[in-house]
Amino acid sequence: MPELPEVETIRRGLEREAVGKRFKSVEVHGTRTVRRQSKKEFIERLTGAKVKSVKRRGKYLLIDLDSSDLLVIHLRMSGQLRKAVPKDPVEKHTHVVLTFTQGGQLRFVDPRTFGEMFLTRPDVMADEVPELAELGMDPVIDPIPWVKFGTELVRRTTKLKQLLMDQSFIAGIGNIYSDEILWEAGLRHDRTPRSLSNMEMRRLHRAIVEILHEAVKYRGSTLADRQYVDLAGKPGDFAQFHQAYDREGKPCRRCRSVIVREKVAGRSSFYCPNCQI
DNA sequence: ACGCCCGCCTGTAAGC
DNA sequence: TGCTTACAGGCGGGCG
Repeated sequence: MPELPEVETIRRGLEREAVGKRFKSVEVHGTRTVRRQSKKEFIERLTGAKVKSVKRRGKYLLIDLDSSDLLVIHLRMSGQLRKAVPKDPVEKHTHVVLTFTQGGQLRFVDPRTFGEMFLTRPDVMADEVPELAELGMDPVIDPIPWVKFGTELVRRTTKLKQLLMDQSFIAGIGNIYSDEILWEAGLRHDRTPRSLSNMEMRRLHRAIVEILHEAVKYRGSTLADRQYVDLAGKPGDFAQFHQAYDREGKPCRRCRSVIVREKVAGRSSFYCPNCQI
């Protein structure tokens, strides 16, 4: 579910809701969400720790604690973080409940249980979590320099859609935003980086930056299934601006051709067969 | 080394 | 209506 814009929206919410607060108690249900370490260790290490800051790399949330631990959260397909108070009814699929000494709670709700939470430390992170250490550039954290983008791009051999979703290239792009970026850039999903003209490379660079920033501005994309909502349970507003994703059979807003849907590497992909070249 | 497909799960919607 | 099947925003592992 959540890609960079949705995770960034949650990060900003956590910055307001959690920084400076201390975990009074930690509840873990089931065996799926906390799976890299024992529940016992997770609960013991997290209880009593205070949140110093909330960061993000790609789709990972990184919560810095005063215990020098890092609480890492990845929502995968269906994970949600929800703000609550103890008397709120416990929603189905609530796997972790964090209660602050100040009274409020954070709840991790995840029907498909692909999401996870674990503790690591900055000094051992590269060993314990190699996928985190290998994340690529994140255009919302730091501007991607054009020259670096260009040299990195032509070094790759993967087709554009796959490449955009490769977290070691640009961190945070998934199926929705790869389609939106390619539409914006006017490029077909199966183009190879080396086939791009200089102008096309610049259009791709600009589309990555623009689409992700616009989507953050509108607090992410919530589709009909409402799987993504923010901390307060509020949907994002960016789906109304989608030009390609989930628009099969509808007219392209640039050239009026019909948007098509195609399986690309096992994923549904949407594009305009006329103006994406 | 790389690309592709599966599996991990549950919920929902489409298809028969 | 009810049963079955396909599919869903991610990602790692195993395969050829």
